[in-house]
Amino acid sequence: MRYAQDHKAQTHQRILKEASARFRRDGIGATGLQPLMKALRLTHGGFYAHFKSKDDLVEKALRVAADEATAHSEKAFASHNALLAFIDLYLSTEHRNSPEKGCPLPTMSAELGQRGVPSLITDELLQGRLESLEKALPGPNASEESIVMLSTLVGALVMSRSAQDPELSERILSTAREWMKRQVNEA
Amino acid sequence: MRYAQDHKAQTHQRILKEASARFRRDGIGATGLQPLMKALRLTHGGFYAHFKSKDDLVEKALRVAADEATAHSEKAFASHNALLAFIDLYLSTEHRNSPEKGCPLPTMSAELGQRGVPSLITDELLQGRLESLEKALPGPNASEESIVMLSTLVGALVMSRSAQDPELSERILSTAREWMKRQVNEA
DNA sequence: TGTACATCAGTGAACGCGCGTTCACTGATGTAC
DNA sequence: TGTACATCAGTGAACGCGCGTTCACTGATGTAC
Repeated sequence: MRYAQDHKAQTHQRILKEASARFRRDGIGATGLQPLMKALRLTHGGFYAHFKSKDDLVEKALRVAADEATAHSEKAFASHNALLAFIDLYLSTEHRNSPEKGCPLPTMSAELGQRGVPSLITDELLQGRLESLEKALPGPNASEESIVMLSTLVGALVMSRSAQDPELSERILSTAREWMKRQVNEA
Repeated sequence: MRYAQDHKAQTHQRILKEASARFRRDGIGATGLQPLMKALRLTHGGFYAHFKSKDDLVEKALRVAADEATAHSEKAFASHNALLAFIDLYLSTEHRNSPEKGCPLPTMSAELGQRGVPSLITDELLQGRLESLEKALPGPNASEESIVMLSTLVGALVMSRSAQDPELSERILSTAREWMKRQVNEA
């Protein structure tokens, strides 16, 4: 063979990784396959040797994004006070400034709701996020609290990212962050 | 003149109204000017007699959407317990099912953050929403509480809309709704 | 009163562009004889 | 050992399509004389 045995598999992974970053940063609709392949120094025609269609890529890239974000937050969940660390991570300026490395929910869920897209994956994503939060929550209302907490996290990040004025953006981020941490501490 | 004196102004308003609905329902990028004009029984060429560009329309339509949504929620704010009524309205199944008539934040803020769009309008929208919530909040922490509340409202609606499973969607909506109302009642 | 002209909201063909997708192909490699 | 052939990841031109935008135009009306 012309290439190493795992060459194609590696290219497959490179496409997935780049796509999962671009989808989160620019949105699904605004991400073109041609620029995507070009960024990997490949031609666009080869794309279809790896994926059935763009929708196929969306579904698989979303899974990669979810895994990546989960792995990233696992460190926070492993720390002494899991919840506080996770809130700090989720509502950090780094997370706000680097959507391409972060949670896919704030960037993509509006678009996923609008398109007819893959269906299954969106709920998996939501459920996965809710479950990991639920595990970190003490008390009998963990299931409800995880929904409320995730809502606040996602909403604050979305608004903070859409704000143009840096002061407003920062205020949304830090107010939500400190408020949530206070709630956790008081419980 | 061929048309009534206010004919052009009326057409202008019709375009704005239809656009503000479509932007909220389908997103900005996915809304084409040609289908938009066609829906109003106009040809697309005439669009540029009314607006400088699509971005110009986005900015103006967003203002319309914001005003519309504000007017809609004013009824809730005028009632006996303003906050409870507003929470019920915002996290109602009607609001979830009819994004084209609702708050532009959940549908459009991710996209507005991603595009380079109009800039000014996004912050106006955010500030406006925060202020009306702030006025309805009692106590000395109204400013912070309005940010946290709006985050939760927006996040819950976004997630509830993206969920494919109706049961999951309903659970997110009602859990956030009841939780927030309980918080308000306890305060 | 009747004709010539100006106005102007809306028309619809055309522009260049990037999109997702298809497909005949290239060319370096491993295998067969 | 040397030649003929099969494999197959990636190439790049081409497809039809819808996008935002431009522009010469139409045709019903109001105005001027």
